[in-house]
Amino acid sequence: MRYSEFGLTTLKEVPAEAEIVSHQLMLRAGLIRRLASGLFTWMPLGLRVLRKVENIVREEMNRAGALELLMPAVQPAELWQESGRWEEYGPLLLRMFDRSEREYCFGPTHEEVITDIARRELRSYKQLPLNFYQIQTKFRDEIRPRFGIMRSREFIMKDAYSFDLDKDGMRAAYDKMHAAYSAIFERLGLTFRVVDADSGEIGGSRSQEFHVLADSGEDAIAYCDEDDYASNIEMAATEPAGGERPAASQDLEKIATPGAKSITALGEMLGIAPHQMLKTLIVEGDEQPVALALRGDHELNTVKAQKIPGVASPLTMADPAAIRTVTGCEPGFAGPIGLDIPVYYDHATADMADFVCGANEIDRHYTGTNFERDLAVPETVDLRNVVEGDPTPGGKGTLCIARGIEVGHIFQLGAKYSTAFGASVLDKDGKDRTLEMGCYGIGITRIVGAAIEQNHDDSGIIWPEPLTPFNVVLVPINMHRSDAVREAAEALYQELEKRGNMLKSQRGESGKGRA
RNA sequence: CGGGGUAUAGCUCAGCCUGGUAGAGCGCUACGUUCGGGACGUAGAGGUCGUGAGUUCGAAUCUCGCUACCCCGACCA
Repeated sequence: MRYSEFGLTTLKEVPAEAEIVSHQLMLRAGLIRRLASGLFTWMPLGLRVLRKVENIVREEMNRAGALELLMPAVQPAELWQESGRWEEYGPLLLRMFDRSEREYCFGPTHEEVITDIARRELRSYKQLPLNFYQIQTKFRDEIRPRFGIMRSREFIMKDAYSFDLDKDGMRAAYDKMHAAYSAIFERLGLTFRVVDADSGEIGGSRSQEFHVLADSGEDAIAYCDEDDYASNIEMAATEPAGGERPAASQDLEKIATPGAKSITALGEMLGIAPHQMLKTLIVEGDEQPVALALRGDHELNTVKAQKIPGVASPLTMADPAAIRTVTGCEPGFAGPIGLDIPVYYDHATADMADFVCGANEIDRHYTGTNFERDLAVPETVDLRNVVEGDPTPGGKGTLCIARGIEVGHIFQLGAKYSTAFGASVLDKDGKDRTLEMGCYGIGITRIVGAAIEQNHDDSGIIWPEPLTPFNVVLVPINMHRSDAVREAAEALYQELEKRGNMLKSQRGESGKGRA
């Protein structure tokens, strides 16, 4: 390809719309152009990279024995009603009507369609195991698209779905995908980590995410190099504190703390550290509000909190009116003493002594609070996000926290969809068996962004070799006044062109250097 | 959806407060110079100032509505 024939436009200045480097560089290098919020055109240069990612993914999926097919992007509403997700998925699902008023959605994922295929096509255990995949455009009407290609509304995903006769088969299929995914990210030349994850909306039991490590990542992951532990911070468990609780040394005292509604404000006013305070959060519950108590320096983990019986899911902070009813005072001064609703204490609160907490009275806190004497000894639960230095669940190491970009997610689904759709086969004994499924996604478009986040410097993108749009850039110097240079460059160009993947810049003509 | 912000040339922005002439740099076009480390000169093209109303003799500028985009929160490959 000659530069002069490639129609590349680049930008010197950083477009105002771009926040993170990958987005900025993709716009500047002319890889993508924005059409509307969360919608992008892949320009020729960018598409070359995208196709390379796609091909590597395709090759490894094929190698793992998966079968490529292509499902429609537009799906009838009935299928989604059958799985119950027409309601569940909410506004994320882009819905539309055809000319005869039949309702459809633009597929955000394809469990429904593939399970429909499975129930129609699969009759016998002899057809199993099977793993179908596609590389296709999805649409999710994200609440807030951002970071360019990283969280766009339309994007390309590789999604695979495995079908097995039993749980063991499903686990084997899952392990195979785990291995294939690792091979893919290794071939792509990316630094990544596999972490335990919450299976969320899609459902099922076990699930793991593949994260490309990058400071701009939207997810926090906790890992430990000493014992192989790695988990999304949403899921990383903390254990009950092992230590003894120190004896009370101070008296319980109610003090004036005017306007100190936050841990930081209170800390400054009293000159004490956040870990000596107890924060009490009031959240909505199924029947009545519920209080969650954490050490002041710890952060509430919403995924963990909403799994507690009686806590409303999705987790919602109680509104000021509800807080007033429950505590009898303005938000900011809630505390467990005298509180007449269920209180759940985080594990880490168990060995706190002489701590500060709200007094359920405006502008008042207690100091010198102690369990046993002032409060019942708490039954503790896991409520908080892990922090750097926490012990791993095995107890052998300590946790590090890193940021990651989720580029892959694998799930053991079980029979959630096959049951809903009646997808079953006959086994050896002629008995009807509901299929065990797994599903496996890779964000193809997101990988391009993630690769740039991880590989760039001040002068631009440094592609991992397998992703380069061009492998060789030929820059003839002074070609316009040396026939020898022209001929040699031309010969070299012809030779390289045969092998593909090269860009020739005619310097006298274009004046451009870096491609 | 709640909170905050922005909208003027292809890109980055100034002009708006204090109404009257549409600006800069980069990019683009032409010509010339330069050509071993991201060039330079000269000339030029390019804008219904997001959109609709209002105020005014007169609106990019003041007022109101609408739309789009961006940032902070819930969601996810």
